[in-house]
Amino acid sequence: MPHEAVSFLSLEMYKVSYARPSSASIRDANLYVSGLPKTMTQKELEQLFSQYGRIITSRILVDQVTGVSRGVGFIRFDKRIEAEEAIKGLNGQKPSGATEPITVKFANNPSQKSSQALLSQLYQSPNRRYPGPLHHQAQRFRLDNLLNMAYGVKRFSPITIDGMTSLVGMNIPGHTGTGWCIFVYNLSPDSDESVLWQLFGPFGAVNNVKVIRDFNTNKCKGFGFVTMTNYDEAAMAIASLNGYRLGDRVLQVSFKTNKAHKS
DNA sequence: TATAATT
Repeated sequence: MPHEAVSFLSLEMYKVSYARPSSASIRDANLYVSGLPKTMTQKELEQLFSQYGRIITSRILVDQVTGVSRGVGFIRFDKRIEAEEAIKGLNGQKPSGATEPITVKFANNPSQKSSQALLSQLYQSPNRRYPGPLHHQAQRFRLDNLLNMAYGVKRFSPITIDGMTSLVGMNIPGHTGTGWCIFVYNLSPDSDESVLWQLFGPFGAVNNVKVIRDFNTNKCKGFGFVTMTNYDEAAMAIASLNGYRLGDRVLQVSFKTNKAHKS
């Protein structure tokens, strides 16, 4: 082999493998898994599912800022039948050591993502911060005490929260890896992300908003989530927007909890 | 449709 060819090959690294044969037996063998413990690693996820067949790929979705697991992942099996067996065996089951059951279902095809969903992501880029009505110290103090009583939450400084990864998995209502998660109930079926940005933006730094939709109809299920960076601003938004009348609906706004239809 | 999440 000429020297030039050897040099060329040594500079490039390729992964070469045979394409998997396309057939019905491996079609739709991809699973979506939610409710995973935040501490579960990709390796542990594979160990859990490997008893049902040969895993082709796996993934755990993580928060882009903190790297903390979002409790959601994917498992692609070699064969459709393996995926079916994994659903039978693991859906609704608690992995050893877990406190909550996991959900295992066939994954949606990414290509069928709606144009509406794609458009809504355009709203997620600005991290605009409006000067909220949070400058009066006495007002802040009273509000914090009110919320401490209501939710049993001590007021943590953002520095403490962000600096302690050991807090991952602790049950602080509304607190997530990147901020304070707020549950918004009674949105109309045609709500989209922009309404949440408009409602919460004036109270401070909004990291993220999400309207939860039915996959088939693409209509809002009546609720959504807003993540805000700062506790004070989240608390003020909740105090102001809970009971707020939006059109002919009265919103219910609170820190996100784990339990279903509490309050 | 009362606490998600779709690489």
